[in-house]
Amino acid sequence: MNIGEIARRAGVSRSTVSYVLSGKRPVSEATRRRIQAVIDESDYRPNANARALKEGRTRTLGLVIPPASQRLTDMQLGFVASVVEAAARVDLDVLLSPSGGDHDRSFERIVTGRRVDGVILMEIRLEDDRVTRLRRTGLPFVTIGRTARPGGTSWVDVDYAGLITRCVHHLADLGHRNVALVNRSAELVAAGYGPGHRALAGFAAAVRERDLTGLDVCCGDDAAAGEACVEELLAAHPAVTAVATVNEAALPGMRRALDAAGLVVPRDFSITGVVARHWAEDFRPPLTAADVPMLEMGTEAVSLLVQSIAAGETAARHRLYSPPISLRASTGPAPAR
Amino acid sequence: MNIGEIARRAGVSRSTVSYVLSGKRPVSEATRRRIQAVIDESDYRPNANARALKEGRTRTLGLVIPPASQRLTDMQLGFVASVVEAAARVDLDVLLSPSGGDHDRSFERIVTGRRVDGVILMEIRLEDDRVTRLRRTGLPFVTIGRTARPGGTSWVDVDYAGLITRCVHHLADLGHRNVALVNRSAELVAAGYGPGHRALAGFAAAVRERDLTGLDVCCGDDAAAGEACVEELLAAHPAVTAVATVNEAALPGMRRALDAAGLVVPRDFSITGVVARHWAEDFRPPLTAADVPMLEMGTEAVSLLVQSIAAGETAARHRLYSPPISLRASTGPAPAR
DNA sequence: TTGTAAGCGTTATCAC
DNA sequence: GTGATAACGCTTACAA
Repeated sequence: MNIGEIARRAGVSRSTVSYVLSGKRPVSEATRRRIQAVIDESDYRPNANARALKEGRTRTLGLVIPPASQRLTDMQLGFVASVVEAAARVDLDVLLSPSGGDHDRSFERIVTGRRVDGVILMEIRLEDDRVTRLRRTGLPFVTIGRTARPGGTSWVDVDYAGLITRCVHHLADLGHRNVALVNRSAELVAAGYGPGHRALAGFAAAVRERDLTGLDVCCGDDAAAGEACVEELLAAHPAVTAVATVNEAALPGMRRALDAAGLVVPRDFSITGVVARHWAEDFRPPLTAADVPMLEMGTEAVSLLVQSIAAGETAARHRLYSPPISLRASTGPAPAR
Repeated sequence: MNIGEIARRAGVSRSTVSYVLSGKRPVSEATRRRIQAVIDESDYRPNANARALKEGRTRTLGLVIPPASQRLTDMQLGFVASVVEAAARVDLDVLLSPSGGDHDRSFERIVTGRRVDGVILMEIRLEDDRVTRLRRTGLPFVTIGRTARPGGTSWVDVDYAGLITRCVHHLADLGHRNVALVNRSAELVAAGYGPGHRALAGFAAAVRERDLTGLDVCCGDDAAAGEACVEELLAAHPAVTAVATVNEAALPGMRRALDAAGLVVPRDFSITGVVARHWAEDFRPPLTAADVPMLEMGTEAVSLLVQSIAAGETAARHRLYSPPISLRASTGPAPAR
């Protein structure tokens, strides 16, 4: 079923059918209705590819996600879901590309094959091949996260450095003198993953400022790693009385290690950090933490991208989220040890 | 940059360029190299839409996911990830459509707009508009989950009924006489969601067969709901000594409610069910459960779809997964109460 | 071994 | 108010 067939059945030309579909020029009520009837009964819908070819735009967004082999974190998933939802609201489809590096065939297809009008990139590294690549092609894109020098690009990000700094200050205010940062995985940090580095920077700054003893450890993105990590931490550094973390997936394991050590939160040990809200709320006791607003961020990313596509290379815009730290019940005065 | 431009720069015709790209007819080594050089230096890649238009296929799969507004469960996410990954391995892109009903614009675009060569559907209901719709259009599709009468369609599914039956038998063998089923949310079940109904059927069958007292409750897909659900269960039916569940997201909450009631697992209370492996392993104590093989299922779904696209409407194939119940540590002899 | 040209299903420019 | 017709960028008979 194509537009020509509709035209034939309605006894008009193809252009007329096209115009009733787009409304881009007036069509007499009589023929309009006749054509519409034929369209309805044959539930015809224009071929999206032909339209894309002619119009030069695909009404599709590309979303580059980390290779699925490494299980996505809840936060990543939250971004994916909110991007897809926001795109659907403005009638845009989303093409997924699971690609780590720049050489990925999937990434290539999407970017240079002109399958999309713009791209949203996740899991940005401080130095990121994909953004340099995208910059060269001129394809509009926005990143969730940002590179070391994001000038000239559109992005949304969480202010991990500032947030972790505030977490540490909060702990210091409560009298903690020995604090630790539970970061993301060592590989991620080694690869120059932005949040990992910025969290570390924020942590170091606050520790220095408040003259604390600070320790930072990397930790895999899962419960088992969190458990091992806190076990070791407790064994090797018994003076530590509080941790700040950016690793939500490790939280259940951290909890278990604390239990096993007979430590009760927050009486004996405080925990805080920056994680997705439901992780904070599901923690026992509920976690004092900055809640990453994934939904808003995904929505905003789509909005920035749409603007950027429409405007064609105008001023890059960005938005740094610094959500308040919700005081819940996982932090308390430092124990007298 | 298009194929004509490449041809011009290399001093050949467009068809020759096309043929070095596709390899569908021999090209002399000399011109082949010359053309390839031009292609490389201008990093040209054919316009995917033009190609799709001409070839009549898009090399793209559609994946219909539940509307993202309701947070996806880990299991759903696991399917998405494995489908995307499996598709990427065979150079297929994945277009996401967050649609619940049949009327969704996004669903319409993808299905009737011929944006994809085939569709994978998730969250299948016993009576599902989308599959009847898809059946009519003739677009190849496979479902993850199955309708009440799935004959003639391709699908992969988990044998919830059989698995829950086996869970209950296991509990009965341990001496439990009062058991409960913690199902998915009431809305889902009311909407005719397959796994909910089949789990219930399997539960009822086993309870009857073993002459137990069985109770089934619906429970929202999150920790808070799980907590509330088990609290009520314990209060209203103190005789219950074991539950089987298909609601992994509720697990952490169920755990908390048990803790709060001072019940230790498995001494005082047994839990089993069918969930994704990492949920089972992260449970304390590790959950005796059938592990849903999401990765294999997603991969298999893609494979079935690819076959179905290639074969054009041949025999529908399907695969019902019935993974073994991994004996871990959450079930034990019924307590003498 | 290579080139010419038709056509995939649209949209949009020009005529009438 | 409506109809031819030329693109959009590609693939693939058919010719040479």
